[in-house]
Amino acid sequence: MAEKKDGFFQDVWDVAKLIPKGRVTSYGAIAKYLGSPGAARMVGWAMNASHASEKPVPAQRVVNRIGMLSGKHHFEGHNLMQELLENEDIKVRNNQVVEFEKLFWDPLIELGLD
DNA sequence: TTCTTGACTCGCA
DNA sequence: CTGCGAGCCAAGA
Repeated sequence: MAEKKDGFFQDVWDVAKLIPKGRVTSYGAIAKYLGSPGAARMVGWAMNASHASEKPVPAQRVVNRIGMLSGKHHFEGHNLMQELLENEDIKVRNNQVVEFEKLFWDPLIELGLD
């Protein structure tokens, strides 16, 4: 799965789309799942290119390792990302996901051990 | 083909 | 504990 080979981006998008509603994950987790734990930045880069994906990518569910909305500034509005998360019952406080550890969705576990 | 960039992460001062 | 620097991989020019 997620072995499109068409590009690292496609894999990232595919994983991002698998993130359940009301859950969040980190760039590093996705990168690691793809086999490149050091490509966390690449994941963010993929999110930037997520608009190229045919299907909508829940980039708002992807945050940094501490659950902070590091990429909120890249959304249409400077506050859109937070609104999208709150729309999924995800509490956001100070640009940071509340109870991030509890809402954390690790593809390595959720998908890897599936 | 080489250099630059980037929504990250870890380590050290 | 906070702040700064280097490392990391992949894609675009």
